[in-house]
Amino acid sequence: MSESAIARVVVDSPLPQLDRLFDYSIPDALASEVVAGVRVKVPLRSAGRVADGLVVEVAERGGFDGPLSEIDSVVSPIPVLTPEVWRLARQAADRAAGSANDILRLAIPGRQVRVEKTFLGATESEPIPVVASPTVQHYGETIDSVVTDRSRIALSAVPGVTELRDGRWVRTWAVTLAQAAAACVARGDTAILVVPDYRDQNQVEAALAQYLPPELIIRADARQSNPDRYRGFLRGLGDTALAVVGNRSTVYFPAKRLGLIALWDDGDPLHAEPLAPYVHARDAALIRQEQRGCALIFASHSRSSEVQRLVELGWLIAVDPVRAAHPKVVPTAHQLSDDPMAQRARIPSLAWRTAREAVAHGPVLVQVARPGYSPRLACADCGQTARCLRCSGPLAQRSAGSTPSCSWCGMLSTSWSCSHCDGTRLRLVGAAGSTRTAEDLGRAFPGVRVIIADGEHPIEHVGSSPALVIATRGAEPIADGGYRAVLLLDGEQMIARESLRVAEDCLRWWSNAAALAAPGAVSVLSGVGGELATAMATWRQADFAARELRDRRMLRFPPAVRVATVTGTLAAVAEAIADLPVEPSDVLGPVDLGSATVRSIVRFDYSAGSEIASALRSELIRSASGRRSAARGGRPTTPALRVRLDDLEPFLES
DNA sequence: AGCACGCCGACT
DNA sequence: GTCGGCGTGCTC
Repeated sequence: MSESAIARVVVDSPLPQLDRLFDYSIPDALASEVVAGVRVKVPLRSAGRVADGLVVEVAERGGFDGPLSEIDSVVSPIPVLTPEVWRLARQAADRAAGSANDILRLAIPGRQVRVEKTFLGATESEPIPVVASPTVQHYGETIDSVVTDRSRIALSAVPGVTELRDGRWVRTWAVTLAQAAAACVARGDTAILVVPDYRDQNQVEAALAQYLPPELIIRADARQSNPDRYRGFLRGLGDTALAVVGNRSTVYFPAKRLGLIALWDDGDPLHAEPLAPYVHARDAALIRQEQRGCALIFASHSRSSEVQRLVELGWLIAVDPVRAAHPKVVPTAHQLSDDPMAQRARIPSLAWRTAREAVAHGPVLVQVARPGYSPRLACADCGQTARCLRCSGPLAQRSAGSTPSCSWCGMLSTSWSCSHCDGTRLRLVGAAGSTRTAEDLGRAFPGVRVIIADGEHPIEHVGSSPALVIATRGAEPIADGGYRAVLLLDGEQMIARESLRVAEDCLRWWSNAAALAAPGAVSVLSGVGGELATAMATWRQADFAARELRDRRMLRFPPAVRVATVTGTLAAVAEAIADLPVEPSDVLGPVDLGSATVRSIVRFDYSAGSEIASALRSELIRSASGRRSAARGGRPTTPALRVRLDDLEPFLES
């Protein structure tokens, strides 16, 4: 250790102008403790103030010529920031015009002293279990070679459910990903499996347990306690190859030797990180794959337009199951049944017949668009949405005959009058929610068990006995052996939303539900025609994705182009856009958002991405550090300029 | 964010 | 002549 060695530190601060490395000298007393990756405290601008930081590297000299301050102290001897994760955080942040710090907050859980103590205490080398490599089924030799060759693929998942050795049923894709992960671990490399939510996670974990001992399976998600999360994180810093399964931030999990990143259903909005700088798990995975050179699998039933773009570029190879057995999906017009009971439940005749025949033999899944009883209450006289008299929130009814209450503040609306026309009578508008559909179907099928699965009543499994399972989209339980029929009831209503992604989302919701059907069982898609219906009936979602992407290219909508939203005062936004170095494809706006704020949308090609991102970033830093605010004495209002890349929100609005 | 440095109006 | 206003800029 040379006495001139310095530590390069990333300081924990939300300020964009501090988002770079600071050089510190290392006092002799700390020479052996200051190593790359450890948490430190460092003085920042006038001693006395100390900031938390992470040592990115220890070097002979840095890029700073001035006098250096000394590292104040080492917080913990554990190197929690690996060089690989640092590079990933830096590049992900740069791509999104954000701070590496914000990524590191997602990547590194908060410190837990007790957990660290036990971790450091248990240093005796645990015997590493020998793992046999399973073959990945359904895809020939392809996926096994994906893991060995470290290729990048878009995988069409095998529809259906599979029984595990312990008698539990999971979606077949969970077994596929578990097999790929186990094959990776057997080669001595860590596999990271990223899934949208805890229910997917449970399935993948159950499937993994068939191939790996429990000590090699790490769960990483926001629902577990901080100590549990930190314990799992610290295990990732070790030498043992693991299978790690978790939500979007798991893509940043540390791994000595990373062999595979697999991401299930990248179109699910849960993969979009809601915290700045809003880096989507798909993009983080792509960056990490490129840096690390590991295998990469995007698996789904319904291909996203983003993945389709990468397939067309040749960046991802499309891989399909060897035998193309797919669910039988029958689109049907929304023609109501002649049966009065079916009419009451607003069920089309084909769906009605299908359900009646199938429910004699086992569970039938009914997918509806919304939870609850009724989506909307309106004034019976003027038709305006009925609103709460206290807070103007929309009124909703929980069950038949119950008093309407406000969906925002919960106030019961006992004596309501319309604010538009003074009417006092309410009426139900729109399609029924899960509760009301359940009531109607319960009456129509007397003696059949009715199960509701939605956000309020989460259910992961149902058995194989006859039942009507009413589920909101995305909340469908798994039926042992698969459903005997699937009714996709509210297609019309789901498509009716005005949004860039409706078609893609609908195809995803329906495909994921139809994939729960038993072999040979029929799925009825009601009220939907055209290309979406064709895509479902032929189970060729990739074709639809290609068409969708073609349309986006014509409209110059993402993901055909990249976008950035620039928000702030008119002057700041105008300046930021005027200073862009390359001519962006075009600029939309500015539009007035009220309270002296405007927003412009910049559209540009992927090739201009890094240049645009860094230009907007330096503009942001200039705006944040320079003139603090145009107005009087530093009021803590919104900053003069905000920048967000790949912000789809303006395109999603209805 | 904090906090120092810096260049114009009232003060012993 | 200096004390201090807070606009401007930096933080290794």
